[in-house]
Amino acid sequence: MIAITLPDGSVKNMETGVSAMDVALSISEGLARNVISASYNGETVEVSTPLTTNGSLILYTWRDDAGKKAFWHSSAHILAQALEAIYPGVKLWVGPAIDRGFYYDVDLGDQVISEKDFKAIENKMLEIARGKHDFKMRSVSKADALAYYQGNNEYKVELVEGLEDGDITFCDHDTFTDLCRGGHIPNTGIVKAVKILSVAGAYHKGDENNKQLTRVYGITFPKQKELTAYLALLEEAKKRDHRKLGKELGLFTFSQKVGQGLPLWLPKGAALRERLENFLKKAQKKAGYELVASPHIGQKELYVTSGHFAKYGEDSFQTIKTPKEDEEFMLKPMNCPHHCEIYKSSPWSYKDLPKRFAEFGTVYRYEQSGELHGLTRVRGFTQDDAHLFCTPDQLDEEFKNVIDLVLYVFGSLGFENFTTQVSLRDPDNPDKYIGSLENWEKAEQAIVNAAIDKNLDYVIETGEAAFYGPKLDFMVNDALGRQWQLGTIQVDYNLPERFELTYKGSDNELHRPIMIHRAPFGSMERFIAILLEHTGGNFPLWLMPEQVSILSLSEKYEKYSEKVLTLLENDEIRALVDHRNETIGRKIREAEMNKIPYMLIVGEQESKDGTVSVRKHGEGDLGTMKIEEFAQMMQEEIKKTIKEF
RNA sequence: GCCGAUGUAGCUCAGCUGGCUAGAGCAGCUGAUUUGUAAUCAGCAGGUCGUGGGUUCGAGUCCCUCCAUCGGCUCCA
Repeated sequence: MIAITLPDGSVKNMETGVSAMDVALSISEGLARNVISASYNGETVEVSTPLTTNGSLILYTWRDDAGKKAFWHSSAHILAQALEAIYPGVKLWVGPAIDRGFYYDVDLGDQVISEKDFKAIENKMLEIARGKHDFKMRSVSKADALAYYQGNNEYKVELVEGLEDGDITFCDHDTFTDLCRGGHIPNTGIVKAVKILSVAGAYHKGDENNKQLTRVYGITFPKQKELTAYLALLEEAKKRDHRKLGKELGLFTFSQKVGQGLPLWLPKGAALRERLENFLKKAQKKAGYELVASPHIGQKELYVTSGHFAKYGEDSFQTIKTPKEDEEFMLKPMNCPHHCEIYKSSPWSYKDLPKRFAEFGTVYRYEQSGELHGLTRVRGFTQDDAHLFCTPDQLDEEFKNVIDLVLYVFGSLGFENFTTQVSLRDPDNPDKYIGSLENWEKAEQAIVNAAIDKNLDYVIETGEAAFYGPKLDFMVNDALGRQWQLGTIQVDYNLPERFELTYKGSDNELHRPIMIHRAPFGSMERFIAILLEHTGGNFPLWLMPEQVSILSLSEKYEKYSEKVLTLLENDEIRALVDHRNETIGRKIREAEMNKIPYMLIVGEQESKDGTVSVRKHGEGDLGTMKIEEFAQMMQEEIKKTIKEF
């Protein structure tokens, strides 16, 4: 039962079967129009009501996704009104709600918005909000809608022209009118806190050949307190930025002189990479992969054959011409063609398949400068690549086995909040892809089947496939909620065709193998970046470059410290001794800042008893224990975080 | 590549509307101190203010070019 308080103070009780804070209940339109708040067991719940035309409508709390959407979409209208007031002649395009907030795309003509103008926009928006103007939907004929925008806003004219007469609605509030599908809160007054976050250029209709509009990002809340909390959250997220952590922890760096998008791995970062590589190599070995290796360049012809040159020639580092002979090479932008040639080095029988060739292959791609982003988007990176060549009969099982491997990798590294995405071809854009429709359908079906079979909670994205085949992508968010593709598994009927790969079947005829491309990490660079943001630098114990720091109380205990170190090393625990002439307080502080999981303090008492005083990162003093006891504790913790594949 | 912003010591930052030899903390080095759970004390050293050009009697500060970084857009084999 939910009690809804109406503006006149009367209370209406509503049935509901769901929990209060996230409740979405259907009530009649007449009531919903007047609802401004609801209470449950005496607790007030903020509500927002999307206006629909079909009579029954949903009442959302502020905490529902749909409620937020209505709230933020309405806020976009307020933003648009504010922009119209401040920037005369501004032309509106669209202003949707997004996951966190909203934006409005506008054509400002010659005017520009810069950060110092944000305050004025916020103030104007708050002024409009305080007016408590109702959002009112009305139907408009196509002719009237066109007449309204004709001559003053070609963008809206374009929108209206794409709509059916009878489907067109306008939304009014205060003096502002916008072409709008609906989904609003009752009035502007519910918006109490406003923040303009940023401005950016955005191509009209997402096409880089079109004019670039100005996109104004903002966020609003029904309470100032929630805005303050959100901004604090953003600040917290910035502390987990992998670029910041990478610098602080001494993992990697960039040099203007080496070039943009070309990361340099420092000793600790390189150690981290090595551990990750070894971890995957071990699992791959069990899964029947064989390691191969290929050079960093290849003849241009190789990539022409694969089709990559036609598709990505412009996005590759340009061909390298030899000084004497007339040859052209390219920096390797992907490993697949090399692995196809490795496959071709020998004839295969169906009894030999599947062949699984794996390589940590470093590739180079000429990403546009504006696309580079820390370690998540670089110009030189190492893929944990492998290509599986199998018979049609083997495809389903092989694909599912790869899913298991990816899930194992993600599980061992503590990634739980990932989403899986089935990336299919865009049927409206056939020129983007190579190969026959028949093979595409087979490939897409194989992926969907495997996803269903493995009980993956997947979303389908059309148009996200690679040009040679569909993909199953494993997506993970960074600290700021931006989504990145990490693991990927792809089914490919096309490269085997282009490279004329064959195997001899039981019928003594030559057949075409099917190729699976896969990379559980995706790339070492991006994976480590996202792992940093997820863990804040506190990696699982097994992965930590330095697991233990032995802090001697003074130089007198140097010998004992070395003994502790040796004992730990015998147990394959990675430790370092800090016997600098510094106070113990400082040594602890530095170890804490370096996120070393365990600190062992050794002084007079410990050296006498053969013990160590254990301090855990972020938790503090755990007391004194025997060295062996500590080593065993470490082994157990490591076992807990990493399982055998 | 496009739109907008930023670039001062190894790191984090100060330097107002252009004005004398550019500041601080941390890190570093030297010395003292030999330490009990998140910074011992003192001294020293460290910057052609991202690059190149321009305006000016005078530029870290104003203008332009380029480079790099950040937030988006586009792209992502």
